[in-house]
Amino acid sequence: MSGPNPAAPPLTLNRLSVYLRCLRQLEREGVARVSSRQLADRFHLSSAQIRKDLAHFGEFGVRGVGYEVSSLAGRLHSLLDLDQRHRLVIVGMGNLGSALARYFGFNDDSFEVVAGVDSSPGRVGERVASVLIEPFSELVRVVRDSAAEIGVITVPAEAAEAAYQGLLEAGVRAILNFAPVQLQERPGVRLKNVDMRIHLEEMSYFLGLP
Amino acid sequence: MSGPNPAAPPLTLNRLSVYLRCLRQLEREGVARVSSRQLADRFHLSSAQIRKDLAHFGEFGVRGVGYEVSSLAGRLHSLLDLDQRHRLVIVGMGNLGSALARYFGFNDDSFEVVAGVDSSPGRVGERVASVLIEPFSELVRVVRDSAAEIGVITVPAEAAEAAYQGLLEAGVRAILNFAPVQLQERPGVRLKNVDMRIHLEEMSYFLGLP
DNA sequence: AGATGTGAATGAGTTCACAGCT
DNA sequence: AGCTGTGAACTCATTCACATCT
Repeated sequence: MSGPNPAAPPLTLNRLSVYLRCLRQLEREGVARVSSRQLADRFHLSSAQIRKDLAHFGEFGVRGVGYEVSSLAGRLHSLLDLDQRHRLVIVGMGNLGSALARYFGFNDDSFEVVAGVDSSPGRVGERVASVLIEPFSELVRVVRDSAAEIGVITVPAEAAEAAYQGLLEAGVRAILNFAPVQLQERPGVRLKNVDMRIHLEEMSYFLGLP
Repeated sequence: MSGPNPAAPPLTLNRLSVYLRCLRQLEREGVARVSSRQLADRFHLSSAQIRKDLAHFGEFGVRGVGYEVSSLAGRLHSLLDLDQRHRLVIVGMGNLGSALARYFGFNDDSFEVVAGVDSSPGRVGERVASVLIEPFSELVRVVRDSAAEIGVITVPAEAAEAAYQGLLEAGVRAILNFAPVQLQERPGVRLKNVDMRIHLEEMSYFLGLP
């Protein structure tokens, strides 16, 4: 009964991505219908949680029957706004930035890396997987010209704050930060941190347990 | 009053890593003492949460005074078992795996990438930032010889399950999975997923909001 | 006075269990 | 019978507010 809603819990949202992927897999296998239980068993999820998560956004299934795979996948796809193509700019085209340029650019029609910027003059002009490297100083112009909405920060820690300010100034609306630095969230700009060292240190902690 | 405890909430644990980094920063700046309030203001954290998080592990500060920066950093360092050096094996030395080999190997004495394996024969024998690439079929031997405790999965989705099984068989105790695949957790083996596409899709959702 | 450490209060997120539909 | 959708119960996490110590 809930209408299409204002803002969903981030964890629910992340699981939606997971469900979508699982459904695509089933689609490839030619499965037409699936129950929350089957989904859960097959992909190590929780059936109650699948239903609750979906309930945030409406009704997608048929009682007594289950979900139609393609149709549910399609609706999750739209829900996540993946019908739109989103453009990314990568700030910092070192190892990680370059790897991501190749990784994101590939085989996906919802996301496209349209540019990379780097502060080291030696790299400017180079292309990484069709992504042209431009000078960091040109960030604002690059974002404007390419209409990029998402910024990716892959610079060393010392340069992260400047990269962040640059992206804010350039007007991107979402930022994925790989630098190990605490950035201050701004209203209207989605900030998400991906911190490899935190993951490693969590594992380290568990390795050190009795 | 709580004794050194059995298992901490993962979210608390991750923030411990953050706190440690912030303290190291203050150390470099020559700051000797800090209060939870000052830490919070400086790094966009919550002072109550800092105190609560630390409370899981004991008492670290002095009432009315605050925390001694180096000493607290040192204790968090040990708590996270970072005094030990942990060895990693990377499964899948493509773009992402190679980038991580360079990224993790650098400037860190708690983590060391000791080997990479790859199934494409063309890459075997190559070195990426001092990491020798060995054949995937040798994974069990490589892990044994290097005494690696942490496995990193950076293969394409189709190969992820095999990489996971290989690492389990080889006996690593923690696994960082970058492949967009739901792996089944096993008791005794810490599994952590890092899924770029999920992050991108979360941003996509927010970009699509009214 | 000033800051920690902590019980109590609140809020978020997950699981349960069942009413209601096919 | 079978499965969704959902209120209620429960668990986990954050925030408040204050007793306690320097």
